[in-house]
Amino acid sequence: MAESLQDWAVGALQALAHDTRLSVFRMLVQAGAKGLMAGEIAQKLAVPPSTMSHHLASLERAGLAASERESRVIRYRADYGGMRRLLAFLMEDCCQGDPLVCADILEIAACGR
Amino acid sequence: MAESLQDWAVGALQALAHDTRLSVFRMLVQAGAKGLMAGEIAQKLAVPPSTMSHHLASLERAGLAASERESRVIRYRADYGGMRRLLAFLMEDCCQGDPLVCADILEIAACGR
DNA sequence: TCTATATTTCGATATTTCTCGAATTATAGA
DNA sequence: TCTATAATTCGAGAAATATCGAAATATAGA
Repeated sequence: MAESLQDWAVGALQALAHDTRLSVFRMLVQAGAKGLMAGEIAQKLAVPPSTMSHHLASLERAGLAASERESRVIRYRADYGGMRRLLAFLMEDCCQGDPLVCADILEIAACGR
Repeated sequence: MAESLQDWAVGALQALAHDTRLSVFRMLVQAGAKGLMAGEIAQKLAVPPSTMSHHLASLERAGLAASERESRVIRYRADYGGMRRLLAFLMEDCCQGDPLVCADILEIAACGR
């Protein structure tokens, strides 16, 4: 317990700050609700299963992904709540509300459209 | 050269994935256009000058901060362009545009208001 | 129960990052 | 030019992370 939001955010950023994990996270974000199976992810990125397992566990511990067993397969999904918390934390009190400085950051939130 | 956007994003996330640097970045984001002086930052966070200098250099190399000398002082500012690029990269093709899944991420982009 | 498949956990090495005092560089003022 | 101040770069030991094969666990089907 006793973990501040800042501590959590550092953990989340640490999880994303790795080539393989960032690719995995983006794959999951783009996959949406149906997610992806662990083996599928490992194969697509050509990473050994045990290595990928560590990376997936990192993302899950960080609150950026969630897993669910489906018989022999484990399905991973992006945790959009965690993603939202992280982005919100980074943008908190952004540049004192000066639209000249950071207003265009709004546009990126069009969420893929 | 030959650095992909993904490689850049990993570097930016790495820069943010540290307690001190994340605090610095948020201070800069909140400070807006007037920025903060290197010494001021080091003092506020109670970190030795040489250590802080490394952290500031990391943020600058990552494209998340910019520095400018003003006589004997060096002023650091958040690089909102880098911030925007990073957030955009994370949200690209977010959950295939399904508003049920990630629409509320829009709200956080109110940029502190 | 026996076998095959999917995934994770263990363990040990290799690599990278963090930290901060000491030395260095840059600027301003007397 | 001499001194004081602000900040950076150097250097090296300490600490944290990454990697992946081997072993272990969980599930399904024969």
